[in-house]
Amino acid sequence: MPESAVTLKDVAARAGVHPATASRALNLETRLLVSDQTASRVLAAAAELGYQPNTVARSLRTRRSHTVGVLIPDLNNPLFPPIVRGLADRLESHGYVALIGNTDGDDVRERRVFEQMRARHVDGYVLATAHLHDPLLAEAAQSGVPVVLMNRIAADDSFPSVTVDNEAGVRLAVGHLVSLGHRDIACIAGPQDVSTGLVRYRSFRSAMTDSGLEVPDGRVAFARAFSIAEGYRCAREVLAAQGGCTAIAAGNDMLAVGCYRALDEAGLRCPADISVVGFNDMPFIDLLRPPLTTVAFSHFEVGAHAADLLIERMNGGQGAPTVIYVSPRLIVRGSTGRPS
Amino acid sequence: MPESAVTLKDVAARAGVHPATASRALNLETRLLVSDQTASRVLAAAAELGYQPNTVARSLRTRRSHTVGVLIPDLNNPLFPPIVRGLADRLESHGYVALIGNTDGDDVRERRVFEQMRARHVDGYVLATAHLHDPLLAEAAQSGVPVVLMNRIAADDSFPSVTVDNEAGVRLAVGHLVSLGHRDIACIAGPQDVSTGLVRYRSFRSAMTDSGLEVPDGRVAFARAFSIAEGYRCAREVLAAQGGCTAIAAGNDMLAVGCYRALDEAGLRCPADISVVGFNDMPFIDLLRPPLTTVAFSHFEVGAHAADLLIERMNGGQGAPTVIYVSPRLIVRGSTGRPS
DNA sequence: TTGTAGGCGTTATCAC
DNA sequence: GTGATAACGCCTACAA
Repeated sequence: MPESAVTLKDVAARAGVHPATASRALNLETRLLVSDQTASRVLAAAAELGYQPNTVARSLRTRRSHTVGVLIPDLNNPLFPPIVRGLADRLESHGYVALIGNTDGDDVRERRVFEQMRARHVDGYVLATAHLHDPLLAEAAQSGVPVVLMNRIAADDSFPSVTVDNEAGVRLAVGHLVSLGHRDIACIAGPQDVSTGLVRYRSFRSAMTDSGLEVPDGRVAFARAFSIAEGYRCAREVLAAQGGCTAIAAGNDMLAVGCYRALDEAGLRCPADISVVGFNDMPFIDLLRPPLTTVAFSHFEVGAHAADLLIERMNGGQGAPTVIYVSPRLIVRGSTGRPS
Repeated sequence: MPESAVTLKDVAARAGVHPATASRALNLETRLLVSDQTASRVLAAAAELGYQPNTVARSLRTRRSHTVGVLIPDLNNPLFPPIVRGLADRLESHGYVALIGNTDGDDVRERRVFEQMRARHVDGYVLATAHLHDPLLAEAAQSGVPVVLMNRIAADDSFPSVTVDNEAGVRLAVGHLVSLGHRDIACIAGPQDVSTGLVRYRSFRSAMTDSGLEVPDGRVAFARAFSIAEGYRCAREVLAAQGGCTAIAAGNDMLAVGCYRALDEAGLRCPADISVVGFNDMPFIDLLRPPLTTVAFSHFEVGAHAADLLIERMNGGQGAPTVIYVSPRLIVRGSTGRPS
């Protein structure tokens, strides 16, 4: 019984009406144009035949694919799966499906994936890859297709975006270290060409200033990527600097993990000798030894909010771009303690 | 310059040919039906206008969406991101795009996602969720759409499938423990209604037998899910049993992580008191303390092979279903040692 | 309230 | 080798 062949015409025939009438009865927005009696007859016929509207034909006609393009750096980064789930689940409940594209931080690949999605006529984009000044942003904006940024914001807030409140998060982290008695706090900053890296670094400086603490030269190292390897490299750099430190605030959890390795190698114990605090509360980060103290936020919510913003735009919403800041909270685990 | 409006008709007009001819020139398989001269004229026109074929219209006409439905339990399970990447990358290079659906192990949700994908006219399915006797399998087979199983096999090998060689993997794990001198080895088996759980458990028993070792009652616990919580519960069960054990072979890494917690609570050290070996070599599992000894395989390859098998079927390949076994290897880390 | 007709952009099947 | 025509399945003015 090849029910894949059941078409609107079949339903109409069975209900004894014209295909156009069947179409109206089947679509919620046009159902009121049809008498209740025939509507229910059509619905019954559709159910009996197991009718499934052909989304391809519908897309061609309505010019809406009910498809969304999602660009992320790498699904293997543990931060993204929960975000993507929040996004996809929310989109799904509104009849959309997400096409996930990995860019690996490669501009060429990013461009290719983007074009491919355009060819598939996605109704909107969610970009989690955007650098602060990404040429793709202008192009996306010009294409007339709605765009939402996720886990990133543009330099000028010109796009609807969802991100954790990085400044508040860093304040929590630094505040925690200060309250434990730390005064010599180092920072391993993420890449400065993405908003998370830049904002967290700036927030670190201002949080330190507000606490009346100095940040002498050599107390900050800049990672070229949010990776374990870079965290390791930067931690060594910071540890080797003049003056020393009693705590490290890392730009994210991956960098913090790199710190662990550097501390191990240097024969320093955490938190007895040096405290470490991360950012993101990645899945499974609590299984490390010591379990990482870090700034947490709901990854799922970031994705879900991004979906909401995009859906609003795809439904024709105009107005000024909304920027949603998800609230962070500090999770104190075993990697932070009083300075010795 | 709304290049989104560039259609085949425009290209044809600019090249001074009929749309049908332009279509032939643009498609590789029909290009030879057209004179070289006009072909190049059409190609030039297309390039100048920035023509992008409308995939939706093409799908409607050709009845091929170049879209693949992928069902997995949960993207948050760290095993899946690398597998999905292998799959998606390979599919992408053949012009296909993957729709990822999470089922959360829920049959109702699984069914819904499956239907949704059918409505979108996917050209094939990759199922990583299939229970040993999943009604969905029969239905999928009957629908005439190619299906490939991933990280699972069906009870009767009736579907093309890709999985790690579980039996070989378990042999490596047990062999390693035996060679260290362990004789009292417990097993925390995964769910017995999925092939990984069942095959690994059976392989454990036969590997023990082949080594001349007994598996007395109470030495095996059955997890109801591949989760940390279930690993914890089962580990407590096994530790409480008569006779005790000096090593635990876990059905996968998640269960092994649960063991860690149970050992911690019981005041037992790993590996000094009890060795633990896992399966899968999940990302970041090497960061645990102690780093987990486990059976590894290329997750990426599993996904890539699944893509290959599916592409072959989607291209009309018939023949008997191929079952690909990816080779495992043992990674010895810090969680295994000689019995005390 | 329902039927009619046309077209979304593409490709397949005819003719020429 | 190329052009004309129809059709994939659906939706939506417009007419009745």
